[in-house]
Amino acid sequence: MLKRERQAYILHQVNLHNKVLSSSLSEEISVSEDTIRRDLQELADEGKIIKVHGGALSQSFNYINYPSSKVYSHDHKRNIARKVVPHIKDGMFILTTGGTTIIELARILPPQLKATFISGSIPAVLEYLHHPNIDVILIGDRVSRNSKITVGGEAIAKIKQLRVDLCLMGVNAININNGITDNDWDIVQIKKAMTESAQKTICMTISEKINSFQPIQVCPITGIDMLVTELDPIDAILEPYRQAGIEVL
Amino acid sequence: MLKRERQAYILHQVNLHNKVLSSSLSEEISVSEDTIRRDLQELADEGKIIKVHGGALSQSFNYINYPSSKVYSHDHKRNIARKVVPHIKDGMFILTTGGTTIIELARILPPQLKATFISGSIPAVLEYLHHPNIDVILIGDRVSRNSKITVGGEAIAKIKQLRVDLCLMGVNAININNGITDNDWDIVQIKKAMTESAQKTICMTISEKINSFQPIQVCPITGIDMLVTELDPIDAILEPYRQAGIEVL
DNA sequence: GTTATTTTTGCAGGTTTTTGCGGCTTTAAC
DNA sequence: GTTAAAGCCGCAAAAACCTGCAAAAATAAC
Repeated sequence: MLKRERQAYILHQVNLHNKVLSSSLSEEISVSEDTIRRDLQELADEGKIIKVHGGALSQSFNYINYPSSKVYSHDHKRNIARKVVPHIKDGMFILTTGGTTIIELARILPPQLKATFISGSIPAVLEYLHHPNIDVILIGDRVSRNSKITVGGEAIAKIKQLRVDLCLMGVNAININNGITDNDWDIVQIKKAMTESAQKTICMTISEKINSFQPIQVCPITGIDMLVTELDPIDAILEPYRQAGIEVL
Repeated sequence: MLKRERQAYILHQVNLHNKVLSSSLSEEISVSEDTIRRDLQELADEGKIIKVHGGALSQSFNYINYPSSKVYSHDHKRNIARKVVPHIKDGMFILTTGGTTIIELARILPPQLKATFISGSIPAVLEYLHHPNIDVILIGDRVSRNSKITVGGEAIAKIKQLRVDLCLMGVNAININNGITDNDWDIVQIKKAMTESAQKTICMTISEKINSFQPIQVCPITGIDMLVTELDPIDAILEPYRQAGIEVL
């Protein structure tokens, strides 16, 4: 295979799948990974793709990439996401907030899952769109600049019209007395509406945030059904939450 | 075998297989590789094939994988965007569709502009968010996977509630008889609602799309107020549109 | 048919490109 | 932390390329 031919093939693959791995390309084309790396480097120099550790990403403007390395406690968050996946079943309607833990979950959803995800978070929605069998509903309203999530009365009204199976919530602070709390008025309103419109609410948080609090309450501790952290479920710090009747895992 | 004959054979092989190797050609025709190289070089100079290290590729192969028109019309699109900017004033409410021309416009908006942009296009919204003084409203509904734009009844209903100053529309096809046309049912419905909710509609399109048409109509030619292309406004191809009372620039 | 002229071809050399590999460092995953 | 994967650097072999040149072939002229 000619070099240019190979690079054209790679470019095609990148644009098709939004990402490629050096290892799998090397196997597909039967050349060494070094060669693939050099090709990716050249294509990246020409601005046609974005080179990352292990492969490359498409240059396309609508792909938001959160380099995993920059996400705080990335490993913990992926652990959390893995625990949540089994609770998402075919046919479900699911409301989700934004946040890096939710993004992590979106990335590891099994490809064959058929469900409807409803969210106001643009980064989350873009991740859901990568899954061919997932229907994605975007909740509209004013877009908050830093969190890239829609907030406001329209969004809340829309959420209140729903009655979904599950709410997946990324949590900023949680403790026994104050329940779930946050520090952004608009986002709290959205989260509040989401828990109220869902039959079941799963909270996802890294253990650092356990037993902390913020000024505005989303809901009391009784308002949630399941709490997922990266810790072992029998960890002592989680005991009070089990006592409060929350399923912990 | 004569030189002419040989080159004709090579050209045929290139067009048949999309690529040839100097080595295998040399063997097939029983001439030295140097001769093959010289032939390939000549054919390349005539623009009939593309010479690469080790052989040659067909022209069409190159077009498919490296759309040269991409960067070509990219400049056109930025030109168009530049012409539109002066028509966007402080305090305006503006509905926009998606599309690369719109993205280009979003990127060059002056930083001090204070306006409200309303759109269902996720890529466009992400661009608007980069501007600190622009309020961004996202129109919610089901997200179309390919175009990353929200479509459906909810979105249309929301747009119809609005009465904005300006609609900026990326156009897929336009001609005098059929007006603005497109090929995606859902997106046509959205565009239709947008023009109806705006006091003024500006259409943006590269000249390639002028005098073409698609199966579904967005609005007749009288439905738009301004047409912006990369061409000089006095270009003959635009004359009919001026005659129809559209401001052309 | 012969000769002169031009074109084409193959080859010898030296140069450049491409590729894979070993050793070592950096990055990411757990 | 530890461990595995990916990346980087330099090197060397193979392949492809280029240049100039002379033999061979085609063409033109007489």
